[in-house]
This record gives sequence, structure tokens and C-alpha cells, in this order.
Amino acid sequence: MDKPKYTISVAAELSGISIHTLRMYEREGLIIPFKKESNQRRYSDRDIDRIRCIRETINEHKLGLEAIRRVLSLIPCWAIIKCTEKDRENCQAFVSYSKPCWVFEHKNNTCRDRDCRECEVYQSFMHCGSIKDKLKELLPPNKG
DNA sequence: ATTCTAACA
DNA sequence: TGTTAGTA
Repeated sequence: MDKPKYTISVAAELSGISIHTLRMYEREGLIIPFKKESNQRRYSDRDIDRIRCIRETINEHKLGLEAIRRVLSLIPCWAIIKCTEKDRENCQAFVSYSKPCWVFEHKNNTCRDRDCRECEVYQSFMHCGSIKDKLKELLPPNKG
């Protein structure tokens, strides 16, 4: 399910997104494809789902890539992975909300030995609506 | 033949 | 978003 299977041309065909736009998604930090030694991209089935989710969100809400990037930047990763105070001091994502946490270098904190592709934070946008579900877990049950 | 980055009529 | 240039 999450194995590097498709080249960018196949991924473009499966998702209905042009190759060029696929690379733009990546530049905006919306998707993290696998990379071969040759620097060539490889996409998994989960990546395809994620790309479809991004496209649907853009179409339905008339958003641009930058808007989506901002939304993803606001995902409270620190609460999701419960990192320590020390980790947060050394985390750019905790201070800045300009980019999704997974696009930053995680050199001096717990995310250093974490594969962002496998992280719940990154995957909270794997399916549309999953961000909402993730936030529900974090917030106290709402009575009413 | 395909993909990569970067740049632009 | 498309496309083209010059590589690998």
C-alpha cells in the first residue's frame, strides 16, 4: 500500500494531475514522494489517494496550493506526537507556521529519527476529513 | 523513451 | 498551468 510503485507519469495518469502540477504539490510540501538514488520520484497507492484528496479539496473549496499549505502548517504536530519541551525548543515547526512540519529539517529533536511519511501528522491529510478526526482526538469531548 | 530542474512567450 | 531547454 505504501510501497514505491509508480513513476511520475503513471501517478499523473492515475490521479488525473499533470506531471508539472504533481511536482508543484511537492514543492509546496503537500506530498512527499519516494526518491530513487537517481533522484527520480516514486509514488505509492497511498500517495495517489493523497493527491486525489488534495485535488478534490482545491476544486471544492476553490483554494490555491498556498492556502492548503497554510492549513497543513497549522496541524498541531506537537500535540499529536506529544514531543517534549526540549524538542519544541529545537523545532522550527513549533515556532513557525509557514510550512507543514514535515518540510523542515528535524535535526535536534525527536522527529530526527522519525519518517515523516509514516508519521500521523503527515498522514492526517491522507484522506479528506482525517484532519478533523485527528483534532477530535486531541480536543476534550464536546457536550452539547 | 523518461525524468529532472529551471525558466519563460 | 503549459512548455521548452539541456541533462542524466
